[in-house]
Amino acid sequence: MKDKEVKTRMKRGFWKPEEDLILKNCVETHGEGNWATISEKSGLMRSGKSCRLRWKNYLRPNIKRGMMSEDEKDLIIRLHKLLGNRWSLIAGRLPGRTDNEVKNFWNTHLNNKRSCRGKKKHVKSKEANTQSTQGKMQEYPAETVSNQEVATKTVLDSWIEEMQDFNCSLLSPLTMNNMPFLEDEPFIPILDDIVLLEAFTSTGKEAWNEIQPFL
DNA sequence: AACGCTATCAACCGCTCTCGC
DNA sequence: AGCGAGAGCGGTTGATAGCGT
Repeated sequence: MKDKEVKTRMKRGFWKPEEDLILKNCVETHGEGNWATISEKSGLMRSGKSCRLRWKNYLRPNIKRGMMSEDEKDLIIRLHKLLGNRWSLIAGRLPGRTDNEVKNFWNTHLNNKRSCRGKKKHVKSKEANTQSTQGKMQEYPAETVSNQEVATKTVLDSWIEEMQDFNCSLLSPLTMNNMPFLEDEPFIPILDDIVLLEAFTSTGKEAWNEIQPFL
């Protein structure tokens, strides 16, 4: 009950520049992470969650804003194929970009199901809207996921082979700890290897062509 | 000029995870 | 082991700018 009262007293909606300034000062004083304290001490009447979000997506130093470059776009597509909708992980690979930004970018520019709605201009029926919403809700039918796994295995195997040519040893994430791929974290630590491989070899592009028919 | 519709993105919500007790 | 609080994440919503008719 009290929680609800507190919640309703909290301020919501868009942040004003002066609020941003206060929040920035508070984070500098109390440190990033103590959102409950920051919420309380700032006097902003914003929830800790709201403060955290504003800081993370807008006020944090080194935030890059504006259009995504072709490289960033390409990387988002590749990482999304590997990781799915794990926006924070994808954003972690894009310096200065936030998970929210990557997510929004994907939903507006790269998610075909959604952008199809945009191309159908002046479709007045409500079905157009509900259809696109339903499509968005179910991004990965079970069938697609298994195809994706197969495709990813093919791609990764070729990367691993190539890595071995450089006298490097790299375990397949697909068999690590008998964990299924895309199911748990063991894959994540070797992501750097894959990104490096893409940077140094042409396999990334070739692999991308290979993976396309499965998706 | 007015209206309707779409695209965009900041912010919120609800759930899960983690950690301390 | 169980519980509660706080943090983090992904999905969704809502405001609004911009464009077409």
